[in-house]
Amino acid sequence: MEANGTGIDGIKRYLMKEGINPSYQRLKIFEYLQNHRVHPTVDIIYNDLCKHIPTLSKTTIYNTLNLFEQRDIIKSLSIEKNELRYECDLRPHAHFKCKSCGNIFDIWQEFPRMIQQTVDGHRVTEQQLYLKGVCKNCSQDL
Amino acid sequence: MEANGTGIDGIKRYLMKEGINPSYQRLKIFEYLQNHRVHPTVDIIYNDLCKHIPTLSKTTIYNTLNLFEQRDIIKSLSIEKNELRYECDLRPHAHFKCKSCGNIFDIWQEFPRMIQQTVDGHRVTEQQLYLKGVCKNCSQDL
DNA sequence: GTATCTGCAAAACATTTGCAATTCT
DNA sequence: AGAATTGCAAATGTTTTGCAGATAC
Repeated sequence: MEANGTGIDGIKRYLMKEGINPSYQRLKIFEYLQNHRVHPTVDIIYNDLCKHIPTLSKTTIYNTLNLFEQRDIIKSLSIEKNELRYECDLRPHAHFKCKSCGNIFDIWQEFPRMIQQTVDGHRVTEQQLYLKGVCKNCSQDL
Repeated sequence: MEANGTGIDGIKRYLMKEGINPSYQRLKIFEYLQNHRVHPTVDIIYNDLCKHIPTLSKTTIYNTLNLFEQRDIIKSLSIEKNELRYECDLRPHAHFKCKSCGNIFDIWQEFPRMIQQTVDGHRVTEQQLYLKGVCKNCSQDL
């Protein structure tokens, strides 16, 4: 299930349906993820949002993202060492990270469907496919 | 290419062939990775190795693993947030992390071959497939 | 008025860096 | 001796925790 409806009101309904109290900060953080599909870090979210919410703290962003992830309305990516990135698109897809410009792209084609319910006898519930290389923009710059 | 030959001498030849000065610490760290295929963290390697090499420091382990990775004789895994794990098996395979016991298993079957040279126009040079769930040992304990 | 939420400051970790001491040849 | 390596201490960067004040119903 994903957030739908228009703007803040749709997000508010979505959070309430998921049992999450829709505080101002939580609404704005979720809205930010909806409008910025570049898989931002906490730092990026903070630096952008605190322009409009001067009292915002990073602690609140950490708390909120952890809450959202526990409630399965966002996902975190550990595609790069030592930094977490976030997205609110829950549909299964892969990610490509350009080693030149650092951008992360969603990859919808060729994503292998959940291999099996079980692999080697282990029950699989999540999968992440991370691709790395040089993106098309950086390739033509060379 | 992988390390072969017997024990320390094989590793020494391998490092030298790769242009890496085979110091005692480097030999022992590579040997540790060869003998402990559980994808250990720096901390695990340190705690085990410093029993036999009391003067060993974590800095040396970080330096050495970074050197090995730059020279492409080991790989790092960021399957879990905020911690890197290491392995010396360079053959393409996937990884399964059990959310119950925390163990990481190599998955050799069903690993999708490098999808394409390019995806969405981006040139792919690396891929990692991370699976998560409950391993067979933990499943039967329930 | 009571629960919850926020945000500051400090703590907790993982990793990197600067540099002096050590080792190897 | 000279070059490379090691390891201590300090710095860096990210995330978590404790708690007091603010907010919401």
